[in-house]
Amino acid sequence: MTKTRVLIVDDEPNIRDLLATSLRFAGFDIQTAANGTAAVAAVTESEPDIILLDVMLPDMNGFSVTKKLRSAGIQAPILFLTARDEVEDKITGLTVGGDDYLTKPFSLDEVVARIQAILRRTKASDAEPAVIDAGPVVINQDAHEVSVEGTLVDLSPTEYKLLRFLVMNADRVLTKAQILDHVWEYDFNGDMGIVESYVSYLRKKIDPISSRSLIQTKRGVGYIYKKNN
Amino acid sequence: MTKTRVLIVDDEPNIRDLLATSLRFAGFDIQTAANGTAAVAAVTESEPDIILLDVMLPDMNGFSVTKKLRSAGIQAPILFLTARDEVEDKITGLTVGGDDYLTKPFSLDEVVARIQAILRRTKASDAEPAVIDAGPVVINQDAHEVSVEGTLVDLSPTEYKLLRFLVMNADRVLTKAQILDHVWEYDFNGDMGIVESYVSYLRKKIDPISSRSLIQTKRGVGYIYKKNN
DNA sequence: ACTAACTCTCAGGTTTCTTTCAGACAAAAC
DNA sequence: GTTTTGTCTGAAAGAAACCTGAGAGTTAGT
Repeated sequence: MTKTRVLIVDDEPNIRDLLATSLRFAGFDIQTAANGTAAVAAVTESEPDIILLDVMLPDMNGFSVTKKLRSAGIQAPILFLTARDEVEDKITGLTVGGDDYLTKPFSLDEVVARIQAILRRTKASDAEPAVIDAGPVVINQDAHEVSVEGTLVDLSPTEYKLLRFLVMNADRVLTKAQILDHVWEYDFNGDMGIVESYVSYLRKKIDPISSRSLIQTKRGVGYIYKKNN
Repeated sequence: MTKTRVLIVDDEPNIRDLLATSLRFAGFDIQTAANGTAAVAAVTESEPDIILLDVMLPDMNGFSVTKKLRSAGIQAPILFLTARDEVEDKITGLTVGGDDYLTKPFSLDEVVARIQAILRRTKASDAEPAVIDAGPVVINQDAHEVSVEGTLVDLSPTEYKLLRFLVMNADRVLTKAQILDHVWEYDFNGDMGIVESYVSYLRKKIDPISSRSLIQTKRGVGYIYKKNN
């Protein structure tokens, strides 16, 4: 099995680098382009399996790029990236055919999750499964449901993302900085106290169900979710 | 079982792409043609199982194309696509046999449903069943009837389409954007508030019948219909 | 032509979520 | 044993998401 190829198209170098680094680390084969023309050129060289496309590019908008790509025979699914205020009006018709969209600012973990979801829908083969089974905690990403030792727990969006991140990195300590960087939007401007708060919320919801403490504190380092005790 | 082959004939590239993308994703094998001549040429290459035919083409109208296709020995059923105002007089007489028609603008979910209905009538083999049985909700697509735990409920056209879309994607969260893109006509220009409204209407009709809440809100994500509780 | 049904928008009300902060608590260091 | 450092958690303000009723406009049916 070869790596999944991702083409990132965004004119802001910061975003491009952030995505490139993060996705490369997540195991993808990355290619980048700063504008529509470069994107069209890039796909002919090496066909990507999925495309991350900013809808506001300097030379042409996302739709023109999409059109050009499609007429060039590229059928790779597209994850559109849009600013929060240009949603609504510009989005209609985008979530067809496996495509999806994500509003900026996004969290890195969410980008990876969305890419996996799209791959799951479009090329069922080498994709992560929708259900993450990690000991007592089972996360069904299709239904957005979490169960602990069989019983469903109701989580807020952030709680859900945090737990998913912990569980996907089971048996590995994660620092608060890492958690902040992956679970919160990239422009988040607060301090790491919020991670403590959310870990506390999570524990209050999931610990009473389980017989042991699922999220452990590694003082001075961070937190860890342990599959087996 | 091999994929059902669909030939799409429409001169507007946008519509063609939209249909192609959507139907490809729905599992069909797609071929396209931009005019009558190309359509006639296309069917000889690879005989489609069904044809989507715009009745207003630049080179010839739907009658001529149909005639040419039929005299070329093509017996695939045709789903005619027509603008809302050119209906009635022009269509009558066209929809013989297993044929049917759909007015533009249509919703993507409706296109798929119509195709399935035609396949069901013509080549009973590899077609989706007419009755969707998803736990408490049962939808009979032939009769256009919906029952919840045995009792019939009376739904408006949009309510019906929305519920069908939710039920066909049971146990999977659907975003408001996805719902809008699939259930509403492709030229719909409003915001996602309308999805909220219709979910509210649906709930008011089906929740009192069932003992549990059938359409659940996944805050920050979308809605989900769950087969089993 | 009239009535009923349906679609869509909007705004007020409600619930839930996010974030911050301060004080309580716990562990390690000295 | 006391201090220091790091972590936990409850309270609260404000923001965001969602629900729903009312009404205007349209379409369909009688």
